[in-house]
Amino acid sequence: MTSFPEAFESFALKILSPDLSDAAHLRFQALARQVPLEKDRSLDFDGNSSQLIFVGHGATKLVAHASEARDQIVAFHFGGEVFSVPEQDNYSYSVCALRDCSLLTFPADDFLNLAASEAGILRHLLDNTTGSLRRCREKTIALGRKTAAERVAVFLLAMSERIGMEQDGTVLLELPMSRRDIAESLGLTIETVSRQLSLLREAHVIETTGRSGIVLRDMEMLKARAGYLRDAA
Amino acid sequence: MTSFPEAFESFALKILSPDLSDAAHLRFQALARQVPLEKDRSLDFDGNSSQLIFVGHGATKLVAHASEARDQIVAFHFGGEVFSVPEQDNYSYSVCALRDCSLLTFPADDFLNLAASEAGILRHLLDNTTGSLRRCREKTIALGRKTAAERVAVFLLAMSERIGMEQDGTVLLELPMSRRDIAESLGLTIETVSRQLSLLREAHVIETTGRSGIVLRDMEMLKARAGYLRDAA
DNA sequence: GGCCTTCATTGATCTCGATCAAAGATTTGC
DNA sequence: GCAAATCTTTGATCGAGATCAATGAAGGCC
Repeated sequence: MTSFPEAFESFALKILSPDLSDAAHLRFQALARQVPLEKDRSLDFDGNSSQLIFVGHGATKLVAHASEARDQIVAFHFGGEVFSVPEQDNYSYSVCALRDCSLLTFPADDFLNLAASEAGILRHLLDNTTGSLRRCREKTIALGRKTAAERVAVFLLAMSERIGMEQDGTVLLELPMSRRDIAESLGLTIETVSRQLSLLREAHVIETTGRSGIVLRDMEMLKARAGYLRDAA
Repeated sequence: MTSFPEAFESFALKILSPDLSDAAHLRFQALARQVPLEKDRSLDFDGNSSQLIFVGHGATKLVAHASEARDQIVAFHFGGEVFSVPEQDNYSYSVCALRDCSLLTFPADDFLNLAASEAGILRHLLDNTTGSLRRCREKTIALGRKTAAERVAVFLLAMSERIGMEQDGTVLLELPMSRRDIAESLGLTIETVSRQLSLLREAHVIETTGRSGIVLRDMEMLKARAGYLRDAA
């Protein structure tokens, strides 16, 4: 278990400006709450204030609750990432741990007030938010226009970028999320996800080991199945 | 037609800090390109640099092009709004005018460099981006987990918030986008959108006048059909 | 190490929205 | 004001993925 100062330092390194005064540094530290979140536990934000979350280590899902047990996973976040949880509007949101996590949480409005004249910090937050927006838009495209097969391929490619370990031409994935999580992220059912993975396995594009291990054997084929633009990078 | 200085001033009022020096103001102005875009014309950004767009007046759609004539509308933007067009990654993006528009465009990286030490400007951009992210997440939920009927209801409610005109209990909408645009935004077909609007008409929830006019007669019923959380605001 | 719970896979059937097709309405241009 | 083009609506059929159901594989716990 990481100590609070240690956790805060790794956050500061990522978001705060290096030339921030010690006093200001302490004011930010006073806003932070350390939240150890063990696997499958979730943080609900019923209150109406937006939160800023830093994932020290672990992996999380950001879940939106629509009516009657219909959940949509809005985003996954891994160690070292910062993201914001919207305040409750038409949906309520919660952050759930895919593995044991150590999180820091900040009330977003207080944090922004404190950063009001810190251009460097705002710039970091802006870059983070722009990145989240980019990923969210790509998800929108997948959910709006892609087939189940394409969505699963897109998911595997995105995970390979974020948590894949390259090994002589193949990429090893150790997925922290279940089939249900994948399905809830892609707007599909667990059965459809499972069938698509089976098809990829039969086509020798991937191999699976146990529940969480996936080896991406043929990245070119996987990209070809993702429904991307022909001439994309 | 708006003059360039006039268009830039209305942008400055929204995004630049009021206490910005004249010199800095001019440097931002030098980055701006005024683009008059008539209805149905689009701006393609084949180049790989992200752009910042200000909609002076008019209405636009931000379109992502997936493979082979499958387009997904990522967002609509109306007069006075600022948004960013991502650089081309797995998809290419374009901005298309729903009505005659007057736009200002800025290369995002140059703009951010110029704003590097302007906390006020960065804060405005951050708020804008956070708003875009919130809307994009709501769209994700709709595309991932909602039925056609719910998506259309959500669309009408969102439009009523953004461009609706209230009139004794009912809301008048003058939609600048076609059924095709609505369909491409909701991940549906024009036929399905049309059928859902017909159902709402038969249920006396809405009335339609011509192609673009819609009167929301029963907001409560519409909200009930949107698949929101029971106790949402 | 073996039972037991949970998760993943596979199969059969059903359904919502897509697709195909045609008729009706609205706008545009002359 | 009429004709042409375009957009919208409505109807009939089809299909991808959901749902229902059952079997099979992993991992947890005593």
